[in-house]
Amino acid sequence: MSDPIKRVKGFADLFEPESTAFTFLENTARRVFGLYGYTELRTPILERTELFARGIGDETDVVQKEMYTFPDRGGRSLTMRPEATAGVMRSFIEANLANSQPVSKFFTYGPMFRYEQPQKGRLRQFHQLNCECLGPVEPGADAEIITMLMHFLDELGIEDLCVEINSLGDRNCRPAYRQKLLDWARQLPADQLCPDCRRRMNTNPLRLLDCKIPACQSLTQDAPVMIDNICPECREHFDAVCALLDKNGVPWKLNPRMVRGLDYYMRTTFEVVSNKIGSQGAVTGGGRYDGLIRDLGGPDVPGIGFASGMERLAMLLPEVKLQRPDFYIAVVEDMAMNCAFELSRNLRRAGFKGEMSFSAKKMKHQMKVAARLNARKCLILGSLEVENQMVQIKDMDSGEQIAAPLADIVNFFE
RNA sequence: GCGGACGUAGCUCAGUUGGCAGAGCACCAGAUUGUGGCUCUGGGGGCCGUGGGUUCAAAUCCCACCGUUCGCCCCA
Repeated sequence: MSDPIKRVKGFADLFEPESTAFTFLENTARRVFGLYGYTELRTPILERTELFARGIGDETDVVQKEMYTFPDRGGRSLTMRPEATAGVMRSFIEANLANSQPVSKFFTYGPMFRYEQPQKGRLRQFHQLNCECLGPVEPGADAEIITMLMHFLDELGIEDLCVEINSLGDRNCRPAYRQKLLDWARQLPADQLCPDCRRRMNTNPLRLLDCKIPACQSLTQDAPVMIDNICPECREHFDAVCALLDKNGVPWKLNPRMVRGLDYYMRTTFEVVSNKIGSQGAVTGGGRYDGLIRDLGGPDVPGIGFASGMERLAMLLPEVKLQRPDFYIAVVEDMAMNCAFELSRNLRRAGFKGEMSFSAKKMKHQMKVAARLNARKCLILGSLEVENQMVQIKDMDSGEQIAAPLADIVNFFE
């Protein structure tokens, strides 16, 4: 006997009830997003590596350290998608959709891959629900997509979630702010900052703002924030988004220290956070990415979108109740087998869910099976029943038992 | 990539100063040939994560690796 093969680290097998939870998430998403005009787009898992390097940003951790990248047999460098947006943009550009319709709204769902250390709410193969709204530059698009996201989370029955929003400015005002923050940070006592923050000064100064270490937080308490330094155009856009959210009854919170890890975000950014699932609390992240399509070689079309982590949503879902079987057919004598097959077929054709015994077993055994399956009713079939063309129906909850004619058994089910 | 915790039966876990590998649940069989989900009795099941070291003797102590898990970083 050879050793059994084990699954790859960070890749999960999903059994019930978790698989049902995922199906529920997917179906709810398709339905709710459909109400807002989103259509489903399925893009490939493999893309050319170049797409992500250009789309997500060469210097980001995702691209630098976390991608599953390998050469195919023709020598091309391919990458298993670490996120969905870049692939959707590539697809949008390739199909020339900007020429035929002013607005494109896409919903995608599927596995993503990042080479990270697995932990709670984080796998190497994980799943995201994505929405992308391409075309509109108006704040109404921002407000609509956030409203839709909250509608979706509402229908899932998840409570105690909060949308945090911020504006990251645009290509005009962000570089100036970045420099302003850097100048401000240079006067801090460097030895009191954590090593990560000292490193961030060089790599990504904006990240100074969302360090979780209390000492750093108090040091940077009075740091200038983007939202106070955005240009008038960005300010107007942001204020309009906030006003529309209020009008739509979406509760939101300004988080001036929220930063995004992917380079393409600008202006409106948002996150949905839960404090119930440990450190990986961000359930959804999104924002506007007006320059992205052009950067990828397409037309200059603005866009906004978000990604929701299925594994994290699944952890917050109210307990999934699996559908209970309606019946279990307990065969207690061999000669009743044919009858049992016919009976199960008729019940299933009538829409009832259940199972049957594939061989005759003792009553004691059959009752244990019926109890384990949690079947509503146990149908007992033996020689007596076959002779009389009857079946005993035992209600497993009340213990009551009645005899019913085999011919119209369906009428005894509700 | 970095840090902590944990790896013993299908599952949940005991296992004392190093001394015969254990319990509960689950499964199978019998008591009990069609009124049974209870009870009782019996049974199958283990490279004690892997490899090395210490020892008369290692599930137990030491080292390394692998895996799981919770954090950091980063992200959904």
